[in-house]
Amino acid sequence: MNKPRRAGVREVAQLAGVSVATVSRVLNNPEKVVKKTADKVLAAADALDFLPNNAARVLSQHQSRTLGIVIPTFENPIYAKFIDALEGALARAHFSLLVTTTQKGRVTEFDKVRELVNMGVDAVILPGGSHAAETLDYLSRFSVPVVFNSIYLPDSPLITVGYDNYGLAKALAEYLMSLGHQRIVILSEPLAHNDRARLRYDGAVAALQALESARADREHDQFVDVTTAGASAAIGELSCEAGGALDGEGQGGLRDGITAVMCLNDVLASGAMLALQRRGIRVPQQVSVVGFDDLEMAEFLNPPLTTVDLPVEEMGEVIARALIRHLEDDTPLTSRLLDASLAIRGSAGPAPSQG
Amino acid sequence: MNKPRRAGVREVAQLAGVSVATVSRVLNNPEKVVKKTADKVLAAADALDFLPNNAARVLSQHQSRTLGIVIPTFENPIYAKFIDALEGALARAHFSLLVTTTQKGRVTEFDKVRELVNMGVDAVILPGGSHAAETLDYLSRFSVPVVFNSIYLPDSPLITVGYDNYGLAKALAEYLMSLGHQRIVILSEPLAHNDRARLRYDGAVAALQALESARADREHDQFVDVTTAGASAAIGELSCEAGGALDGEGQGGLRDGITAVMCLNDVLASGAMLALQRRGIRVPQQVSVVGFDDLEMAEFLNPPLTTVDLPVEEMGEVIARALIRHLEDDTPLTSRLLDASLAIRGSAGPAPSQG
DNA sequence: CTGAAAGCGCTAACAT
DNA sequence: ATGTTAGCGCTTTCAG
Repeated sequence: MNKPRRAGVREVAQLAGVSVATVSRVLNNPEKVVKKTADKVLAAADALDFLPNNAARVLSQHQSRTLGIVIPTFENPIYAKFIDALEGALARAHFSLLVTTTQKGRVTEFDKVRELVNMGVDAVILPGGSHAAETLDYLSRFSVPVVFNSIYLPDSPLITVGYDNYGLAKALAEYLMSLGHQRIVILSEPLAHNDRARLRYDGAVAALQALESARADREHDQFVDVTTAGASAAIGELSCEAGGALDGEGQGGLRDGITAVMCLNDVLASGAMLALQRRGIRVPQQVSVVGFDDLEMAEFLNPPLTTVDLPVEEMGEVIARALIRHLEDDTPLTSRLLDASLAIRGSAGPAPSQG
Repeated sequence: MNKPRRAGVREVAQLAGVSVATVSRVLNNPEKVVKKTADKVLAAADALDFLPNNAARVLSQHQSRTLGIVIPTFENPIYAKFIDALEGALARAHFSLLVTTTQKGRVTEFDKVRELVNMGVDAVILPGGSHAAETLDYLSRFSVPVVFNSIYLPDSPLITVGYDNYGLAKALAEYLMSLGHQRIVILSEPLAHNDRARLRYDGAVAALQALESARADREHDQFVDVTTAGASAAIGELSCEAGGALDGEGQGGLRDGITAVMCLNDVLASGAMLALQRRGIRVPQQVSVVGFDDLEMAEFLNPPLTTVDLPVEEMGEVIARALIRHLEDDTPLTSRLLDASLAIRGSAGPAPSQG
């Protein structure tokens, strides 16, 4: 019982009666070999269950056709659509995507980037534009192309492909103000190390500045984990009777006459809405809620969530195409701003008339 | 300006004044080299920004330390926790995970598995136990170890690591019956090509058989996409006045006196609950709803969702460990049943007293 | 259009 | 404990 070694180009070549070079050609440049020869080779190849060894190919071609991305966690649906689109577009061009997570911060992004580079990825995709200097250094030291997604920084040397977080948040806040809301509180994930959150926050604050109560309201702003639990806790903080009775429809409400909760992403928004309702606070009659992202579930909430519809699929495709072209014919990478728009639904209504 | 070629073992060896073999040793078997030498090598390595070429290492070691998994889509949170745990456990052992999707079925699982094998993964992980024969053939033809997750098939030759979908669904249905429900309808994703759904369905039906109305109720069962939209449409089908007024609390209800909707996963359950409520149907007073999976949001719904708490993190770790040991010292792979239990919360209550 | 041969960068016997 | 050397399996000049 001899070990039935896996067939390689050599075996295929022998069976087909050609040289290994020819085998390699029919695999990579079919146009450079006459059809008849190619057919013989193909026949031999599958008679032998030939499977080209990827490592060997990568080693001699100096490119892995694999890109890498680092996200905080798979648990957040925010990244899902994007990665789905990215992986799809890449796969169509026979590129693979290595997706890694920082385990919600339990391991550093730098470690993950280093792993990716060690694995030999041809390029890296990173969410947002704020990253440890060592990460950026590492990438440039090994000249690995990087594009930063979900953000657009025209004046930065970084290649960014995304939307205008600042402007969209500002527009969303203005929409709330146009509805008559005067006391608006912001619910966001922590701002440190997350420039998208920071930009959204700043955009919202810029608009809200116009309000008399702006300064006071800012002190109520909540920064929590992007989970339903986080949103729920935040609403607890904002409620009149913290820890009080959760029943009794109609009574209660939010501290200091707050009439709108502006959530900087949809996970937070749905969690906030649910928490509000659990406390018997009616949305949008007593308190308006808006989100950001437009997750699939947004329009099925009761009431449907008013939010910002982000072009994440488009972003995935744009980034995939740009990177592929860059790797294949050195087309320079360029930053790109993608359009997004408000999705007005029912969770935000006119501010209740003042007491 | 000479091209500053990336340093390799050779350059490092030269700078450190040792042989390439020694360099390789300090990288892979540090214990086989005296500390002093190792230090010299390490110093040289980072003076030169040395980065071992992964492809070369894979080529000569005949193993990539990369596993692959194929899921339908990233958009379904069901897989998130599992993949997070899997990737985490793998990363700790310096293994990578290549995650690919079938784009919700737009590309076949077989194609994706083939891609993974072409990429040189050392093993593959596949959800469920029902797969195209060609997929299984392919994997065995190239002797790629596979473990099937989220399912446990003791009598199958396949290595499965998961929970008892049938038994848990049965228990859940029994719980509903114990609450006095007599008319229970099942909401599931399509059963074809998804044995987990099939098993859950069969388990539920087995328990429900005891009911007089069992046969009639089965005709109301709904099979839809695992999305909020799918659940919403299903509830539409089940409602008394399809297309009728959505307001007017208290009136209306589900067709034929149905008092409970048993959803075979939480995405469907939350969507169903939301849709029910939108129609003014009270949960659980008028209709009880239960789910399966225990997603993070489950306990924050109003009312909190009664569901089945699945050990997905444990599953990720168990599979990672088993596969790593198998690859490293040939420990045989074995199937394993993981415990799961009902998470009783508020979305299911006593059946309303009969008209 | 096809073949011969020289690597790609690392690891792993085998020697010393 | 360390060095020598022969591959790993494919791609790619360079000839013919």
